Amino acid sequence: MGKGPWLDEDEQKAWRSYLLMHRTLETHLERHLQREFGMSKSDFEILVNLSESESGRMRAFELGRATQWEKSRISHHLSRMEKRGLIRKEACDSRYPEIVITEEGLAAIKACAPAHAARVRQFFVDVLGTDRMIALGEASDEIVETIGKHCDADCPPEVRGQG
Amino acid sequence: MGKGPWLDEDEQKAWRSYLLMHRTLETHLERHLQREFGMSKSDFEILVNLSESESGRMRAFELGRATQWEKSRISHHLSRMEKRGLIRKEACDSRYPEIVITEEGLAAIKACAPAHAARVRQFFVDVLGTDRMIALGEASDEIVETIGKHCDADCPPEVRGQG
DNA sequence: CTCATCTGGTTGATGTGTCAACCCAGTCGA
DNA sequence: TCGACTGGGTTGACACATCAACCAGATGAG
Repeated sequence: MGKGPWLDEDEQKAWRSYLLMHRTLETHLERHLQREFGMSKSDFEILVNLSESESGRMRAFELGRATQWEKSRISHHLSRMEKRGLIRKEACDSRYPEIVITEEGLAAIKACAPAHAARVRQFFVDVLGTDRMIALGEASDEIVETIGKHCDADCPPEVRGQG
Repeated sequence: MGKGPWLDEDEQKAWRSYLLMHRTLETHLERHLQREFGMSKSDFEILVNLSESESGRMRAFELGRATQWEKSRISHHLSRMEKRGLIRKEACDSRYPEIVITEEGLAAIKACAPAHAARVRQFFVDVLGTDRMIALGEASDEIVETIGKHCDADCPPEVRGQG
């Protein structure tokens, strides 16, 4: 109907395979995290970052940098997580609060991380094998870098940042 | 703090590079689609599928199969798109309605598809080059197939489908 | 000092995705 | 013929993401 395709055949095929793969993998990981541990991918991401820090406490904007979320998303999500007892906001420098992982939050991530890692191994690491996996990592870095360069050069500043 | 990491160093590095790449690329493509053409990724996906069909008309469940969305998401989104005039629901077999792309919808996708394809070329096709691109496509297919097999074998049926 | 600007963060409105429940027309078995 | 089941589809409630507007200190120029 619309006369496409706008990519040629090889490009189309690789691109769509890639998109389908990402969607499938993401959906699968997310569903299991949700079903087995009642945790969303977003919760997981925040808790991973907090639990990897020395002290289990970070400023919200550090979490923003780490996750690449925009600040309002961080703020909203941290509020929800606080309500669920996974984190706590502590006023320390009498200004911006620090985000602290709670006992409950730490327990939650320790409970689900091994199963999650196992799935990543099963469907990503093991299927690709070491060489292809490393190659994909490098290719990914190149893409990120290219987009970064492009934005430095071309984009109006609001497009660049994450909010 | 939490004693991670749960993946070893190489695995961790490749996996995180991959995740960052996908998020960066997706965000970038989506933002430009939104800013330049006022179209969301979801709208785009539906319109691409409709515009590629012979007649510009499909049943909702076909769109579901094509996009891998669950049926309620399809239903909700089609309602919104109808309200915006991009598609129309037509009763034909006196039962399930057919989804038809409107003039406006067709114009919209024709307007934005070339720019979108150009971006995919710029940040995916060109950065990878032909060989790596094809390799990634094949690797993607393997991952999808592996997840598919795993689910056939292991998962309770509700985990499998998309609704 | 004062005013403008920046940064980190919050808020509310709105659009979107997900889940569970439901509807309805076939279909199939008894 | 009747009742259970199935498949395509809708709905409502809720969780989540995004955007724009806003607030409060800090910084810096006049």
